[in-house]
Amino acid sequence: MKIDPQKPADLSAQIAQAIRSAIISGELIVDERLPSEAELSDQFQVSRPTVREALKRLAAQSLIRTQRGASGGAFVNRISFEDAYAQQVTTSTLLLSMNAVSFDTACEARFALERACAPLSAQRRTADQLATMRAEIFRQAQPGLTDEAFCASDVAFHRALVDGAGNPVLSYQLAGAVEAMQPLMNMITFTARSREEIITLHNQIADALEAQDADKVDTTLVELENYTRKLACDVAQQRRKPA
Amino acid sequence: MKIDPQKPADLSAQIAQAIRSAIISGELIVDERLPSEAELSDQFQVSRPTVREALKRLAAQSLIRTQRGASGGAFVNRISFEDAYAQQVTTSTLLLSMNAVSFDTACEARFALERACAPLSAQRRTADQLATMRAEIFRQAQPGLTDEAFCASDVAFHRALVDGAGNPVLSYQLAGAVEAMQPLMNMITFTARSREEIITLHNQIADALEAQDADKVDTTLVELENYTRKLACDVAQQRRKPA
DNA sequence: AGACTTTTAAATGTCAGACAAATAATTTTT
DNA sequence: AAAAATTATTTGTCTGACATTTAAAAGTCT
Repeated sequence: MKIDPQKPADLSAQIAQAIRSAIISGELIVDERLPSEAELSDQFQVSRPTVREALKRLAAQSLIRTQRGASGGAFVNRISFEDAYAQQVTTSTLLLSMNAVSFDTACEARFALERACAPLSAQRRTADQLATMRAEIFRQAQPGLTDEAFCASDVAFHRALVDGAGNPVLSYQLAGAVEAMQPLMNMITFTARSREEIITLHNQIADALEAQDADKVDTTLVELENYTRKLACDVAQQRRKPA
Repeated sequence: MKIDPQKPADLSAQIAQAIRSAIISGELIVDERLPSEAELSDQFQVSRPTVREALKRLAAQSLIRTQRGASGGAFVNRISFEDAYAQQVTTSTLLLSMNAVSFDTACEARFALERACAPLSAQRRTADQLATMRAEIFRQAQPGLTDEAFCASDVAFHRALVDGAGNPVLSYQLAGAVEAMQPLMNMITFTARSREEIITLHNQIADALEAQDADKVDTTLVELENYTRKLACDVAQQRRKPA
């Protein structure tokens, strides 16, 4: 983590990459303090604003945090599951919205991932997680709920399902994927009839999880996936033929 | 996307958040040009270095790209799967290494995700993807291969499996998870015997995919997961008892 | 001596103004 | 009309300064 040939790209990007590599390689460890901005600018032979731009890049990735005052500075940050989760949601959401990913593709991915943790969840779900799911189902049955609120509750329900696996790595990966799909889901208008159908399936999933019946959870998730895709398909057809 | 109360946090962070929100909400669309740094500093009533720090934060997340010269500026970037993938690998790798995630937890997550796309892969894998898998298996059988190279080939093999599902969203999510585990996998020392065993399982997976036998792929992946965990367990025990 | 207050120093946050370099559009020249 | 030179715009970088925050050091009082 030293050199900067002034050949191609921005200096701040190069410096950020050098420090990033040092963190990833373990050369810099968690909570270690980086040299001060003045020292870094001296070390890299650039001005302080350039160093600062590099540090801001790293801060945007949650790789460092900064503290003002005496004995302040930039410290290597321990990335938390929350940090990672938030970044994943932002990235995934934009990825889906900017790349014309079809509803079917996203939906397939989402349910495939969810089914991946269903067996673990059936085995390990806690009473607390079951209660969360029941509560969300209850909320979904409330009349007068907006489509957005219904979708948000849907996400919370599936989030609880995923957390039931008791594997933080899975939770981080899957919850991000599920949440990133919400904008696409929000495009569906849920009739009273379709809400009823979804709630029925949600209840079946909760029941199966309570009974620790992994196979039943899986088949119901497949049913839910098919139904969700059918709903989206109907919406798309109605948009094409608004007669 | 306008206001900045000078109350709590860094101005550059606030400005970055304001622009980020505008992008996520669709207020700013792909390839749209942001105002120049001078205009932004005027608009937000801050200095140009502060604006620049905000823009570098966004650039670090691949939300914008910049171009110098007349008619240059900052443009809303279309996040590519490659960008998102790279970011996910960085984040996930650090998340695992910094949070004392156990090998078992990471391994369980990895294989759960991989099994999620196995049925799709069995159905849709192309001849090209099968060829990639066979080539990696061949490479893994070479004598004199370092443990690191063996692991890298293992990642490539599983990457091909995941790509076989033909779902870019799944590929992006899963390949990142698999690759993030590589540093943990690298801690295992593979004996000639264990390599042989893994290669046998890889061959069985490739055969099953070729035969489009989803069940067989699944059971073999379970076997591979159990074997991998056993290897890691042995390594851990040997470390404890170096007698 | 011990607890409280004040001062100091170090560090990040912000600003202002300047110049360099790249690049597209415009103007001039051939 | 084509090529070359000029110009204007914009990002990249530098210098130097001041503001703000914060922990530690110094000082003061009981």
